[in-house]
Amino acid sequence: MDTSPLGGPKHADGQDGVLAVMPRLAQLSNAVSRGRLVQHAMDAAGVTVERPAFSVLLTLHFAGKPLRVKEIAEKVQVVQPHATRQVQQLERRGLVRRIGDPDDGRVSLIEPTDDGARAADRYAHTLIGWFTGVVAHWPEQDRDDLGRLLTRLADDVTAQLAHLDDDTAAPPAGGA
Amino acid sequence: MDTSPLGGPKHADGQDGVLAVMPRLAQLSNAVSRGRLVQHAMDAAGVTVERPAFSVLLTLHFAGKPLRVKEIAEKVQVVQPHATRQVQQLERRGLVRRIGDPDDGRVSLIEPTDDGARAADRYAHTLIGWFTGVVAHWPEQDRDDLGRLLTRLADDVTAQLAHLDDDTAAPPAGGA
DNA sequence: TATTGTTATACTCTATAACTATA
DNA sequence: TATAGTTATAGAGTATAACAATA
Repeated sequence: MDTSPLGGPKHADGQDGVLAVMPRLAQLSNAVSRGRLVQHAMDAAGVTVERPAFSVLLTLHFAGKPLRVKEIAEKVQVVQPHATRQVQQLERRGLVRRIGDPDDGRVSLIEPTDDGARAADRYAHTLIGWFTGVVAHWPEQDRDDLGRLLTRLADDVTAQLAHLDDDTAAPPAGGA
Repeated sequence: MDTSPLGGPKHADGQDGVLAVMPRLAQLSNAVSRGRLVQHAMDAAGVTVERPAFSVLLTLHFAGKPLRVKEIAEKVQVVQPHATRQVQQLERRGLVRRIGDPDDGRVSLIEPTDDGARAADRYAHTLIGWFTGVVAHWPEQDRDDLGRLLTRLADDVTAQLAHLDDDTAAPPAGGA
């Protein structure tokens, strides 16, 4: 099954390894972010908030400490007003609570309530179980390799993306 | 840099390999699909259509043959009316053209124009160059492994996602 | 004056429903 | 009656701009 724009018969010369990665990434990206899996896990978590709001809840839960609105926005890669809205939604559902920062009256620190933490755990558990099942029949070596390589790729991509903002998008060394 | 909801200090027991993959996937997913990289590549392509429209153009270009609207919708994983709109947009810009199917008067086959094909090539070239640069300093073995494992992961995930619709979301064998 | 957060607003992306034309 | 495609409409998701409060 090839749903990707770059997986077809035509391809650039001598870069097939790279070429093979991109369409898969796009495919995975679509499937995971817009797909039914997330919805399924949210159903399992048993809460009815919008997907972005749940993403904020997860971020807060796994951050392990209260975060300001600005930090949340950065972590989930959205703009501040958007983070505000999601936090408000979670607050209304009783999934997060605000605690003022004694040192700075402007900031409000957000942390999950017990209910929120439990919901986040249920969600994570569902997702982990699902992915575990998907790669269950893989050789252990492959699973380890994938984790290692994907982690490195994500880090390198993230680092390079930051440069995209600086210079007007010069590709990294070795680029076309 | 850890922007993911699942990469924090808390984690499930005994499944760290899987656990490590998911947040990276989410991070990559965000960065690639909503990020500046795609915009950058589109700028390089020199056309001004919406991102989803360009995705359709790429699909058509790398399909290597004319596609019906329905096929396009399936490939880019959207609903048919949405595909219609994107095709219309591309048509207006002269990037794709319609050719009727002589065997069936209902279908209209879509294919890129020369302009469209060139734009798609420029886009792909930019993206390939960028990714090539990102992994340029990797050992060749790692690059090959990543391509292989990511491909398999995408296939397995896609296959399992199909099952999510069938049974009411039972996790695959080995799941939690 | 700079920073944190909020409100108000608009734009992008995608889906559902209703319709037309051909098979 | 079923299928390919379109039009019209509605809804999620996200961003920009203007504002309030604190530093």
